[in-house]
Amino acid sequence: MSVAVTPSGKSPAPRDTQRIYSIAELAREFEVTARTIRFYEDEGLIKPRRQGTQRLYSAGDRARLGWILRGKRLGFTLAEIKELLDLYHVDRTGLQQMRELLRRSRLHIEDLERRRRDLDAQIGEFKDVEMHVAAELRQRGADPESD
Amino acid sequence: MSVAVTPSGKSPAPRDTQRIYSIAELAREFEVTARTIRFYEDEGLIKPRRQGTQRLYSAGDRARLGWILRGKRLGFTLAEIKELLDLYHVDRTGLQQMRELLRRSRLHIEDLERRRRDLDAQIGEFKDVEMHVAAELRQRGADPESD
DNA sequence: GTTAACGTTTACGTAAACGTCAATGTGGGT
DNA sequence: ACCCACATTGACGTTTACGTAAACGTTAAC
Repeated sequence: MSVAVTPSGKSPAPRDTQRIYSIAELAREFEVTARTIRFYEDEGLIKPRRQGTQRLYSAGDRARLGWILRGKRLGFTLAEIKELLDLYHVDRTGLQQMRELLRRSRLHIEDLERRRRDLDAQIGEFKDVEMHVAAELRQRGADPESD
Repeated sequence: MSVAVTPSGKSPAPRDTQRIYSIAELAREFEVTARTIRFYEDEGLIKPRRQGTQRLYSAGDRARLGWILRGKRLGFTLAEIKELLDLYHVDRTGLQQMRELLRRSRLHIEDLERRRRDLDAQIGEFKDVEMHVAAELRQRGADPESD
């Protein structure tokens, strides 16, 4: 997919575009195990090239992995992430496919915005807690910033 | 905990404060199964009163369940949610405890804000997709709003 | 008095997402 | 020639969060 291949949305910082990565490199960079990356491949989420039996990851593969992991952090299952990734790889030339893509994108956005409301609510609550506790500490003559 | 017992943060809408709920009522309201609610009890997340063998849920229990489920939607494990809930039930009078509460709250807020960045990034990406696809459809003389 | 709707406990089953061996291969340095 | 770090493919184990079924006890309706 092209989405998120470039974090900022443009100017992919053409440097390193040609680099290839070993599985261990990516594992270190993203703080996952090689087992995890292979597992994602088994599940059809990444398809690195092979040099004989060894896996070679392109910059695109690397970006894709990053995207997968961000999806995970957001609480999506691998199946959902795969669906979203696939959304861009299937034929996008047909009118029906484009409508479908549009529809799914909108649904996904709704989903994300629901999560955002939950998230903002929790952040608000805990900031409240922080404020009140800090105030109480000060009132007792203690410095909230000292451990 | 008092956090989120009142969704808006104040004026708990004192009505219904006395109501009690059956497990089936809560299950319907929150769209989970009774099994799920009992499971949360097994894990120590809720402790409803008992009338003989049956469970009676107070308004507080209900709010607590809502909070748990929101935590789940945010991707926290039950263990993490339990930790957060417990944070408020332990002794909060001592200085050390208050400092600890403050520290944990701040860590949690950082965590939540990290998630928010991920979330905003994804929302941005998908809004981009939406825009581009809609534009392309229009350019082809198709109405993006018709299914 | 029995059917229905609700409740209970106990216990085994399951899907997701890896972890953890085991057995084996491979390329590079000394 | 030997070691070391890194790679591979099974295959079985583990944790989390429930689902599902069995076997049973209330209460209200018909």
